[in-house]
Amino acid sequence: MSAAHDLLFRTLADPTRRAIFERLCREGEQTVGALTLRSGVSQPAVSKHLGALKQAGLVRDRHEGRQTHYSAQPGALNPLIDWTSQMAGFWQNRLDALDELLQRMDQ
Amino acid sequence: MSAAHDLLFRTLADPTRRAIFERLCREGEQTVGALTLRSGVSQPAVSKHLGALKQAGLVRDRHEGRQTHYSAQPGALNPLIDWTSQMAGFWQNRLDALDELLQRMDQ
DNA sequence: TTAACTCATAACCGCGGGGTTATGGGTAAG
DNA sequence: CTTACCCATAACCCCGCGGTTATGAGTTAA
Repeated sequence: MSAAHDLLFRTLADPTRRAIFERLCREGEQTVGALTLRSGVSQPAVSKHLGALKQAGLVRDRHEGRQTHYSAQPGALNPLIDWTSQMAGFWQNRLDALDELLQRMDQ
Repeated sequence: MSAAHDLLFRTLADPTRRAIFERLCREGEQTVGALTLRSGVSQPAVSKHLGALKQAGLVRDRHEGRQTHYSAQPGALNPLIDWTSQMAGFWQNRLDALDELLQRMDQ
């Protein structure tokens, strides 16, 4: 089954949520407040997105006093990379098979 | 902006639709009827999914008589591959910077 | 202790989208 | 010509989900 892919794709499908993940990848660890500032949505919305990202294994949270720091966990993208390269691989295999077939016909 | 990524992620987020795309990648060109058989949903649903995949550039359609053949266009996955490797790259850069910092502190 | 700040959760709302059935256009078959 | 088949579109339904405001738990500051 592709249950792992499913969660990853669905989590990254939302633009706001993906933008938050991008910021964490580009700029490193951020507090909820900092993420909320340039997110364009309310703080509860950001918290919910962070919860979804965490459930998908894309981010980690670290509690420090009264603020929570989130950081990206890009290793979680590996299933995505595997899936895409696998799809591209199937495609390439069929191209190779076609090449071979054509070469046999030439002989 | 990440408008291209957005369409790709949203299109691949649905399990049924992604399964159709996977079948086209694995088994090559298929008619709508053939795809409908093992899809678990009705024929109109499959047609709508194929329309979405086509709009995202993930599939091509070829009309032959009264049936339509669809085939995967895996080159459309390149933006996805680029995005994921870019995210992983940011992460790696920060790790490298941390390494460098630690080595300077050792001196 | 009281007050202020940060974040998470609850409760609610509106809309987008994936599902269905019904229908029609286009093509092959009788 | 009539019938049967394949697919796309229309019209509709419903549920999930991303957004909001309101509130509370936990922590620092006065």
